[in-house]
Amino acid sequence: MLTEKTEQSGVTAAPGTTKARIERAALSLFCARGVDAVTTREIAAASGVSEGALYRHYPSKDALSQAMFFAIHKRLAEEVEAAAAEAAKIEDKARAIVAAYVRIADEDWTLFSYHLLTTHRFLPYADKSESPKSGNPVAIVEGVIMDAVKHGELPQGDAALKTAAALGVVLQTALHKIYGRVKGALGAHEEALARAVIAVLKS
Amino acid sequence: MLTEKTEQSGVTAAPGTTKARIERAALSLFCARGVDAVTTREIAAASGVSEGALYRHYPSKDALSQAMFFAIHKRLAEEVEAAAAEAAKIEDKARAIVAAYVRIADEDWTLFSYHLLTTHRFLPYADKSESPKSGNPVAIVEGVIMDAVKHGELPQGDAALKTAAALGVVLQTALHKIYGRVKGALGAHEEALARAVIAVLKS
DNA sequence: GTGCTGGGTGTGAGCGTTCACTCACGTATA
DNA sequence: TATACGTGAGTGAACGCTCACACCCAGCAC
Repeated sequence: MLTEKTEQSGVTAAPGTTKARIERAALSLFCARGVDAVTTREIAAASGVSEGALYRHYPSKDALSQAMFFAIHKRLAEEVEAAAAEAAKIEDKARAIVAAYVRIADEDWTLFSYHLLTTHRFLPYADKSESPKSGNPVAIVEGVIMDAVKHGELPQGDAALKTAAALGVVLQTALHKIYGRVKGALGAHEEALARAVIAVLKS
Repeated sequence: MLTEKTEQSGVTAAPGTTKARIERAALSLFCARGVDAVTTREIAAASGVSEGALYRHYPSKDALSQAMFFAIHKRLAEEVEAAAAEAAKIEDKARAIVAAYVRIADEDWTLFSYHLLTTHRFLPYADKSESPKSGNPVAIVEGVIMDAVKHGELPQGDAALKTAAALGVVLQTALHKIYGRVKGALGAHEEALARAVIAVLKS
């Protein structure tokens, strides 16, 4: 709750612009009721603009929903990659990656929730245009874990499984925050999450 | 892949009935493209019946999607509760609960995927009709963990957090199986999942 | 047996509504 | 004057759902 996004700060657009207000309104509605259930009329009304204005900035509702998803998807990938690069030992990499996730989530919780809740909708569209690894936070995490296993830092075992389990610790906690089961900012639990992730990796 | 559900076995209905075929067809389509994106015409076509027949068995598309969600939701709650009851120590409870999840998932993977992918859509409808704990697998797991913390079997710490992290290990792995990142039946990873869950709980 | 009845089940053209999207038009800034 | 931005009534298409009709078959009287 420390750094809450105002209604003006955009996802793709500069803060204060009409495009930013459209993105913010769409984001909230998409999170609350799902992309398909939200109408363009509602987005327009919630943005305080007309429906036509919406189509000045995005060619379609689908393009709007996709652009916002891949904005955070790409951001996550970049920050996870940077976090992994800034540490040497796997424990420190894990801590840095958890810190990156938590920071991005708390910085723009609605956008992060949107990513979490719609991943299965947009992932099929992802690897078509880009190389399978770059731009995908999961693939980057998996690469880090594979390396650590290869170098004997982590016990042998299916890296894909370790990746899923480690990410699950953080992402399910975020989900439970959406459901109201976990309270407060994710950042308040960063230390516990990091310890849990490391425990999973070493198990 | 051992015990794959045939197209005839129902979710709510007896195998081989029209209702069961409708449910199976709807389930596959809902998983593949999302509830809202699937039309009643498509469900009817995929079931091999007319659209009208669909409304002989369910009053609405929404009722169909809800009934199937709560069928597995209730089943998960019951089996998790039973699993927790059959063991004394928290490690054994954890193993039994993981085993229950894995078994239910592999028994009807499409239905389990559906539950996983649509939880955030239907959960708001859940606690209105029932008591908040019974019938909710997450609440039951949280109860088990709270007890274990209280009795000194697990280190002190936020039980809600431990619950999310432990469930995340299993559920994110299931998600990654949907994404094609984890291969084979969940059962093949049961031992690794159980160890990871226990490691998280003790962290 | 035959004939009648009634409930359960399946059909598909059709209904009213709502949706994503368009476009002719206004306005502001350079 | 030209370009960008904003407007909102309007459009065709597609949606969830209905309904008049047909069929099947068990139960029962004769």
